[in-house]
Amino acid sequence: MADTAASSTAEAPSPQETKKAADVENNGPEEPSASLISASEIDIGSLTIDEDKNINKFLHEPEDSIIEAVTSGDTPYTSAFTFEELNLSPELLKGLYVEMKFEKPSKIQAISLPMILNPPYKDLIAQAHNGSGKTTCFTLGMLSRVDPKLKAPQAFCICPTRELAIQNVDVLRKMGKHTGITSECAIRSDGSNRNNIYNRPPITAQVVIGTPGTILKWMSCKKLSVSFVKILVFDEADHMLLEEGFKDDSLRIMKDIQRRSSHCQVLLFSATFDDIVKNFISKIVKGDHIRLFVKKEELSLDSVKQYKVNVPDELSKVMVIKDRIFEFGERLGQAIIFVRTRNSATTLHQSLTDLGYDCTTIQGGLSEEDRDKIVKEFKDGLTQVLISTDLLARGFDQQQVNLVINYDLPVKHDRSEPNCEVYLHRIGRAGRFGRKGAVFNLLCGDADVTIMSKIEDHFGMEVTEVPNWRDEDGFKAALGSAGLL
DNA sequence: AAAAAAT
Repeated sequence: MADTAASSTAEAPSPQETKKAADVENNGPEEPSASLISASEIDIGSLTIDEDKNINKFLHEPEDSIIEAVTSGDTPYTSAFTFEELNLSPELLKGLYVEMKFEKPSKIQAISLPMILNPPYKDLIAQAHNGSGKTTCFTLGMLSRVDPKLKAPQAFCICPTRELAIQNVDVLRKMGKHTGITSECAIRSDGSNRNNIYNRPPITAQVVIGTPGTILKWMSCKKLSVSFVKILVFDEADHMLLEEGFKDDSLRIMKDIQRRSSHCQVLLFSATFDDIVKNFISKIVKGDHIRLFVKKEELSLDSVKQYKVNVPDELSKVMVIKDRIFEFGERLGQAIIFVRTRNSATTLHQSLTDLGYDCTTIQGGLSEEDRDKIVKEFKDGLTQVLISTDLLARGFDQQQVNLVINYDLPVKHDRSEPNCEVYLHRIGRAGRFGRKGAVFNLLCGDADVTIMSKIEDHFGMEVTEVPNWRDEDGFKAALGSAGLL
């Protein structure tokens, strides 16, 4: 199957246009604007997959799409059914067709690209399913809005991890191969003198993609100009704007750009925006903007089968992974096993290695060099099983991954509540672009059972239970039903 | 009894 991002399905309901009055409050004395905010909130719940036929139709049947037009304020936009309709440069179209091997815009692309690429360049908050092509949306946005003649940073993309920044730079360079647009990855360097920002000339790359700390550092030492920035992207925006440690940096970058550069378009992309973030974001993005949201009940991917299995202890977790899931693994592609802590990653790695099972591990405690190497080996297909903390929970795109194992369930800090957003991001590592996949949740104890059921409630779905962890047939049935046997 | 970025 070609790596095709295509358009939408027929049975889905039309996106509803709802115009909302300002739900943004005046931010205080220093922000006297209070101008009426007009924001269109567009429900793209129709992005859901056709349940009866159980196939991801919108990837293959672009001509059936019923999304025709959505409007924001007084500006009408028409969805794009082909990339040609978007007035992209021939060089960029060549990148899409030849380098990326795309054929048609996916649903989120069809809806959002006309809004991103055309005046008046409104700010956009866009939610879409995992693996549905959000990266292409903002990458095209950055590439097509950059003035090739101006050798200065004009587009920023802020990402939560160095891995995601590297991945996004790779996509941008591939997609923009024929455009001549230059890019720079702003992530913590290896510490060598040559790469030290103080020893480098000012950045002239037209697109800068990186992590917030490094971008801020480059800005504060005056090596990274924001004067010409006209498009600012936050990948995994809910995370970047809510998490302590990210939030302040993200807002500082945004404010600095808005102070020095006029009319900077802000794009916020993620598969998850909980209500807290939604409310917070409307205070950040002021003025006329567009919001595209998906109902949480429709977010989980039907192409990825989810399972849960009760196990008595840690040893049985390892045995389930090795003797039940991997044992029948001829059709398995690559697998990611998520753990809660760095320490858990290390011990699980030890267990699997002791049992003679090859795997690699990535977590934030490793050196930059090791992290880059582990990810490269996995992306090159040299390793099959990767143990990871939530470092890789978001955005990591490796199409050969069709198995995700939650060795530890994703929980919030106090561990009594599930982290539903992280759950959704984790399972989204399997089933990229509508591919098949399986997720196994290993539940150990009553607390895990409770957390699992809260996750099921949150997304309004039921996760199939594998009745007995010792029973091989249960796992064979599960893997078979997920298409991995 | 946390992961992430970076100082």
